[in-house]
Amino acid sequence: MSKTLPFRQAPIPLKASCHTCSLSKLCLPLAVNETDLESLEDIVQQGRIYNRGEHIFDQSTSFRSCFAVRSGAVKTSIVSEDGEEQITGFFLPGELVGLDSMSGDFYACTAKALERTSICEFPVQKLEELTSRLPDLQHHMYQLMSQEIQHSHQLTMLLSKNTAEERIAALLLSLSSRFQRRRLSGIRFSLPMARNDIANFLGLAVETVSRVFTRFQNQGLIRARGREVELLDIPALQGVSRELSRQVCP
Amino acid sequence: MSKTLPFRQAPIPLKASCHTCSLSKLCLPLAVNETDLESLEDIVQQGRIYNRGEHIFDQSTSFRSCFAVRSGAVKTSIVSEDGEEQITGFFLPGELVGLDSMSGDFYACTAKALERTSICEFPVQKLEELTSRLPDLQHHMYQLMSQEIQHSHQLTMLLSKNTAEERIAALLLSLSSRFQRRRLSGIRFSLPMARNDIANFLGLAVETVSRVFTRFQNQGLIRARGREVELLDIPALQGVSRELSRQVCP
DNA sequence: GTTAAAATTTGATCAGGATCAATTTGGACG
DNA sequence: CGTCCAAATTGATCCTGATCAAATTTTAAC
Repeated sequence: MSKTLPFRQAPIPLKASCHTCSLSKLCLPLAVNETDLESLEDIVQQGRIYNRGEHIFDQSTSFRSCFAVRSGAVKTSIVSEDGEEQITGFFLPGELVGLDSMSGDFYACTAKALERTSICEFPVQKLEELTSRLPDLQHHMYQLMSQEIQHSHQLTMLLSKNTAEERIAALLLSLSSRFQRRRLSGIRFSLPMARNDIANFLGLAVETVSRVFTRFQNQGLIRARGREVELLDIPALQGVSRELSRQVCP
Repeated sequence: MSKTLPFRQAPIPLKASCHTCSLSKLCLPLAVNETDLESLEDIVQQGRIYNRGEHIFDQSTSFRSCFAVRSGAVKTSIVSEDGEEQITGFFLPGELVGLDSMSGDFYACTAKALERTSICEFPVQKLEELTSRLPDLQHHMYQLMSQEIQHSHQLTMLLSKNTAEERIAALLLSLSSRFQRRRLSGIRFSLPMARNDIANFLGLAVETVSRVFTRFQNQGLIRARGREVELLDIPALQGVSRELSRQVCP
């Protein structure tokens, strides 16, 4: 495949360095002090790089680990008996994927890279041992899972009570604030997902998403060209979304 | 208030007895062995009885405990900025309320008794200390929270992809199997919640719920009189709901 | 660069369920 | 037992967003 490389690619380093990771204030390390960070590093494995569209795991993969996004973006989805897919979340760097799978022997969802993505792997067995030893880390895990429940409930309300415009405004604002927390622009950014994914996640048809985007554009709320988006009038968008003080997904 | 009682009501016993509780195979005790059960009993408090409509906590209550339903039923709901309510779950005996609140200083939702209900209280601080000591209990907590995330995702899919009939069939089947697991009839039972609650939970109008109930009745799928329901043709209901191998809420 | 396939946009029509309105039923309580 | 209020049902109409269809743009592959 790679004719230019005379040797096999170097084996992936087993140990990731949370110390030097710029996400340590967002990711799991935020819950452990300097001395315990090494214990966490001992169990983390630097995962490989996934290209756009590659599966990280699916519902037939036996559950072994949770994954932190290091760079890129991930979507998770579940599939119903009749084959319909429902996207359950979009995950940005520093966010933990797989918390919904900590019961049962297989992953409860499918995780797919939305763009070129690198991840860190936390084997749950070791993670559970570690959280037993480190109460702060255990507490943080409870918090993370609790937040994921909350966000899912927010999404439920969004789907249950809000119009197409409100849903899309809420998603744009959620992405905006999450990018901002990562020291990226919350005004101008590149959507990690396709229109189709947005539609699926928000319980809409693609056509509706497309129409709302153009409507927002005509109203001067956003400027969108493909996946590139610029939020021109955030207060107005907040007015449209009416609620969702917290974000709509992790 | 209670003129007939010569003395104040006896103080509520601080310690609940999981040993003698018929729900111990459903509730938290299922995760601990005989010897550790006492540690769990040490932290559990027998809560008081709530009448229909009484609040157990709301979003302005500072978070202190999770609650297990002992008898009766509980609904949880969140309220958006503009005052709209969204019911996020119905909880039956043996189920744990408050897992969504384990981050932040206040409860993330409001919990209200749907009928005369008794509960057991687990102060989270003590619970976290205990789960640190008992890996099996910690593991079980992760499982419970993970399941709650899964169920919420299932609900998301239901709201996003399914018709009114499918949603209602799914809810009836979920209740049925949950009653059955509690050794109650899964065929004939009393709905703990009003039509309004069903509508709110499933993202429908009350009128729609009512119409679907009568339609199901005319098709011979169910017999319903007020809150009393009899499932006459479960396979047909499963056909209607098409999916939801797992239940739609805890 | 050229071509094929996928994603996005735009238009026209249709339907499921919301909304508005009016009864009817049922339950709590004096 | 009758009264009153909330819950549930039923009917008629309307609207948001789905669906079907087609054009256009973007992306990927060669």
